[in-house]
Amino acid sequence: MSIRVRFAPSPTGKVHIGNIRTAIFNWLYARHTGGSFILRVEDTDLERSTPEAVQALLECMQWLKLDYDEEIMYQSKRREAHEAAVAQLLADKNAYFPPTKEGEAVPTIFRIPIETADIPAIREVGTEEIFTHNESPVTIDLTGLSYAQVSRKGKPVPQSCCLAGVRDLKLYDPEDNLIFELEPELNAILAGEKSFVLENCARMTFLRKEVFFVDLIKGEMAKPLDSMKDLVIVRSDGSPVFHIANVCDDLAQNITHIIRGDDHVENTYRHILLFNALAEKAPEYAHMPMIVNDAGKPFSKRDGDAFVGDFRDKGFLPDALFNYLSLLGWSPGDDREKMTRNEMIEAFEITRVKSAPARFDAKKLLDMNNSYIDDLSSEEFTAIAGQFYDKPVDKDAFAAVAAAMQGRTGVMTDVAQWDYFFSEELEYPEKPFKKQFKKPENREGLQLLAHKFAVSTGFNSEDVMNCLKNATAELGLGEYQLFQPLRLALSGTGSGLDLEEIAVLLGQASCIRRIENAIKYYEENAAEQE
RNA sequence: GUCCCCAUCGUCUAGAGGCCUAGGACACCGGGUUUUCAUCCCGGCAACAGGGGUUCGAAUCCCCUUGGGGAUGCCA
Repeated sequence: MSIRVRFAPSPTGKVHIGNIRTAIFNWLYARHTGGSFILRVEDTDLERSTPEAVQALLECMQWLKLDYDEEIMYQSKRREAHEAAVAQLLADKNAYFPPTKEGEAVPTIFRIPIETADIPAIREVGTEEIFTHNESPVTIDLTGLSYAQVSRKGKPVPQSCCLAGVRDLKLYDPEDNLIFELEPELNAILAGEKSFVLENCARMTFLRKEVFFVDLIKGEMAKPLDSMKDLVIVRSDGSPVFHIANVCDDLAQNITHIIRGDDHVENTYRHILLFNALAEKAPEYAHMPMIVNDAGKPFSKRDGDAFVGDFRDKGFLPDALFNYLSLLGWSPGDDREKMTRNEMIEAFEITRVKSAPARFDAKKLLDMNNSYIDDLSSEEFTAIAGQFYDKPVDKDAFAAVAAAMQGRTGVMTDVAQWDYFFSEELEYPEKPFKKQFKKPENREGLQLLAHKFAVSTGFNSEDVMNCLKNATAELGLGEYQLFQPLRLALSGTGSGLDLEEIAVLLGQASCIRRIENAIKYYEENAAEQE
């Protein structure tokens, strides 16, 4: 049977990077194995799901080139199937209605299976003994058992669990007399005919069972049934909850492997039982480590940087983000980091995914983005740069600037600083500007330079450097003395391209004007403040 | 509280009992190239959380401690 995986987000807001990484891993797994990658929109939470969020999700996936197979399944349209599944569970006595007060609406509850002989995912562990707080009553009804453990300080600590978790339950009083046995009463309890409140119970024993599965990433996982509770699958307003909808749809779509975040492992123990009650067997599971923030804490809404759209807006390339995210919790096993899609697809092994949480490192992403930008063709780069520069400028001039600036662009938003190439209205940084222009010999040097520029015939980079050299030599200035003043005069910044590149890009006339403007500006403004 | 899981440089990671004097990348620091800025190149710093076992031999297997995360919803 061919492999089928799915990405099943809830469209309740912006798409988070942790979320999209789940999509990435599912996608890589599907493409690596030649299986299908299916998108299911879990929009059953009508309060919080919005069409805008669905749209944003689709855009993010498209931006990252995460193409999916088959039609999108919208969970909200599957209500009937979910209800049918619930009906089946009810008919099979795998679900029940809890006792409620008169007139109160009733939810439907899935019962953790009592009889487990036919369930391969459940195994017996052995007899367990728990000491209970004898001042807190033990209560037993069809919804389960509740009792109180004894804390280290002797205080009661309330606990509750499903009936399935405590087969062969026996209760003892402080004198160790048997005061209750579950088995003889079980059927009556399950039928809702009997319930018990037992006082003065000091100790209980039962047969412990556990659900287990082999996680593709984390290895064998197990959880005792006595730490589980029966779960609500239909709210009292009649709407099915996540658990049943999710399992039901995975079944309907023949999902073979469920790759999802670590925060779902607890659900998996329950979902496996749901699968078992509804069909023959559960799919394979793989739980990926969470992504945590700089401080090692889970990303919260406050870490504004964590939405996929923000990375796009901040000038990151989709391929760079994709590559970086794929490396969070996974590596190909050799020293490769920067990889093409195809290389990643080929190298991707789900079993190589780590199970410890990974910290998001913005600097490494930046480095990778820088490198991906360098690899763009200049046509591609110019096109993308154009999307980040919204002022109307000459196309050819823009392309020339882009070609020159590509190697120095770390994030696409850097292009916002290109204004000085296209406008002669510069804002000079106060301190360095004053420092450079205060010296009369610097201003004199620039003046001379402007003259030399004016008579330059070719105005290529060699000419520019010659003018600069001659001007400083004639005035007996230091070799580099005019570099910074000229840089400031031309660009209004102290860094950027090679000086002669800037000059050539700007052109002869503009360079001369800019020098004059700068000197004039100094004389009119900064000079007065001396 | 209880249950589940996790643990290698600051960060992402390599590591399947001897290939480990623990490798790579980012960050950081130093040097070189560049007549300016940035790139680039070279070099350096830097880790097996702690304690017990098992073994001829442990980063690797087991146990405990500590630290971290997740779950404990009529959210998904």
